[in-house]
Amino acid sequence: MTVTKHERSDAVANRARILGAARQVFAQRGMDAEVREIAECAGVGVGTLYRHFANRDDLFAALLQETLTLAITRAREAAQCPDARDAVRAVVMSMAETHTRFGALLEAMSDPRTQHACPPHQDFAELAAVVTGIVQRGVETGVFRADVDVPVAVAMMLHSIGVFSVLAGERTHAETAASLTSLFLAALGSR
Amino acid sequence: MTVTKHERSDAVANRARILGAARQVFAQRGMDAEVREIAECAGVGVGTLYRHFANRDDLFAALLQETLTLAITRAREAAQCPDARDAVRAVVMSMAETHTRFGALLEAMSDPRTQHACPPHQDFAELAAVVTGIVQRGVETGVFRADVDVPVAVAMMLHSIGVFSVLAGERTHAETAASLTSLFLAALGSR
DNA sequence: TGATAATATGAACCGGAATTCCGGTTACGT
DNA sequence: ACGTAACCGGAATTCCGGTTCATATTATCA
Repeated sequence: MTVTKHERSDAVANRARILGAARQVFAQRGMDAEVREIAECAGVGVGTLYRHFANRDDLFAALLQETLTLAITRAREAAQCPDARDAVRAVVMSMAETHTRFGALLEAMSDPRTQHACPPHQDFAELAAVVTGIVQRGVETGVFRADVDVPVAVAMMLHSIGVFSVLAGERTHAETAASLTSLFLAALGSR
Repeated sequence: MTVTKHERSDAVANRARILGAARQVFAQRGMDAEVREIAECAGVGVGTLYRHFANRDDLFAALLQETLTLAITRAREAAQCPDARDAVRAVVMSMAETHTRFGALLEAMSDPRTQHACPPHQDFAELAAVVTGIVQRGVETGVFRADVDVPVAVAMMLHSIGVFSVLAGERTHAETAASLTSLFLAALGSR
């Protein structure tokens, strides 16, 4: 007997389509997108959605997790840059991309409810930690001003993700990212 | 006959208490505070609340309106400062204070639903316009770098209100505001 | 191809929060 | 003091969106 333990292929496909639809609908409607709409957008009944995810929050968390994990990875890569300025540039680019992928991120970050949902909260902290490391190193290296208030600077940088959605109509994320980068670098005292 | 058209004094008082309670509860529970709790906190039945405000959104809008109107006034005052740097300082202080008064502001600003509710949206735009004016003037005066991307800078500044809630546990708003101010000034190229 | 277990579907269900409604209360002019 | 229109309270109702579940469908394997 083939021990294939395989999930049925359609099930696998549906799971993927649901995740994709959820990402899209959450991006469009914000954190309180409706389950029905997600299912419909995925071309699937709600029941199917619930076969794959225990509940709405679970689905949201899966998405958030996935997004944050990627963002953290990117940030860690950025942190490799020998010059802290390059690291900052890379992080902002990555943030822009992340926001494109999953627009509800900012909302999730500032939402008190999410802030205590255990697994995502860990990741928020981790992301902040990585960015903090970058800025810190810049300060120690003398690349950034010695008197920047690191926690505030990091918080400011992470929050500015919101800028992308505000200016989304008028510019490409890449343009916005470029301007933001130079603002941050100036703020940090890099010349 | 006295044409006094006076509202009954208790009605006037209740309206005020409801607004006060709403401000308090929205600040504490965020945008999804419950109508019952607001009524209870005001020492009033829900029916009374609904006599004064058509619905929950209407109440929220009234509060938001009030808050934004004040913020705009403050920003206009700040704009009077001859030196754009002082104007920026004043605006950030005012933002901190506003956030203390009405913590749901940020949430409202980034919420796509609110973004199209007509009257508040006007005010968001107006606030942004005033701040834009300040930065613009700084650039023209040569106080700020000539190459700052003004819209992005303004968006960044307005969005950074969120920083206050993130760091609320660890610092006073005044401390955070001070750090933010120097970051902004540096970002804008003031030396 | 047929059997079967996994999967899909969506109408019905449920809980909780917003809103309504109407009998009781009260401020205010006379 | 009285009459009355405006106001208040909060139980009852409506509304809305997440979740369940009985039934229909289908991938997979022998």
